[in-house]
Amino acid sequence: MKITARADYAVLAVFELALRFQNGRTQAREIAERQQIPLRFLEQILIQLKRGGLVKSVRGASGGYILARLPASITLKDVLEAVEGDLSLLDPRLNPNSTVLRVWKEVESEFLGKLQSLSIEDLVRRKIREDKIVFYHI
Amino acid sequence: MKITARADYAVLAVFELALRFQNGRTQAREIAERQQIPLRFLEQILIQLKRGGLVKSVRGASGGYILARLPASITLKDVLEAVEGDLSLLDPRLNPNSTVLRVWKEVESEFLGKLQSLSIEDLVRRKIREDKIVFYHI
DNA sequence: TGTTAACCCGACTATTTTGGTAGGGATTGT
DNA sequence: ACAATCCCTACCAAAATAGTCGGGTTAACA
Repeated sequence: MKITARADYAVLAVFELALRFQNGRTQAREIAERQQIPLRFLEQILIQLKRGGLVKSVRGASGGYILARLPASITLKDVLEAVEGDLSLLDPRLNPNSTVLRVWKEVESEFLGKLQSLSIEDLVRRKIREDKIVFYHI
Repeated sequence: MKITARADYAVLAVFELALRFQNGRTQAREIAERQQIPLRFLEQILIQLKRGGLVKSVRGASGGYILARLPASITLKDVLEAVEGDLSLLDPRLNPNSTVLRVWKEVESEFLGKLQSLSIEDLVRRKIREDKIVFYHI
């Protein structure tokens, strides 16, 4: 029941790409440095995000990545699904007890609903707000 | 992000004990048979539930287990905490990015809130309701 | 009081998942 | 051409998971 490093990194990467969405493409190396993610691992994750349709890439020298969709249209659920596949809480090999199964399904749908309600744009807005608060406090 | 077999079994065990709460103690063997849980594994889980204060045991021949508290006062969160320890979604080794961290915390508290809102008594009530529906359909 | 059926405890083990790394190929700007 | 970047497959060590095992402790009961 823990968020994996992979999932966390994926969110950080998409978040970073959203912050720099205006500036055009951003290179994996830069994301890795800014968010403290091992570069070779990040590359794997970016490929998954690309296959999931969240990110576009440009190859070759001065290549890089850019979001394939607007930050407002990308949810945490999208990002997690891209890197983790199926997000269902229950292992399908488990538990055919119908009462308990239904309850788990209910917990799951609540959880997925929450993930879907949070867009990357929300995160960017929060960051801007947090930065402002820091500014006022200086 | 999957529920472990251990956690699932723990819920099933407590659920089964709630169903038989009136009848006094129930033996591990019986729980194992009814809920299809490997007996020796279930024993480990019952010990954890006992240490978590959810279950009482009686040793010796014709011993067994019984809930230590009323089903209404035991939540899914209690059960999971007893067997999994800390339920926080985020690995503490991870991610010091404050914006993303805050969002994960929000998801986490939503999730834990849901788990806390569901009591074992709720499950029992649901089962009774489901059984009734089956009855009407016969 | 001896046997037996239960719970209790610590250690062990096989398998799967996680969190990367490595090598090298493909693509493109300069 | 060459250097930088992305892409793909394969590999690997460590950790977590899902049990198993041996044997000890406790209590009912004959």
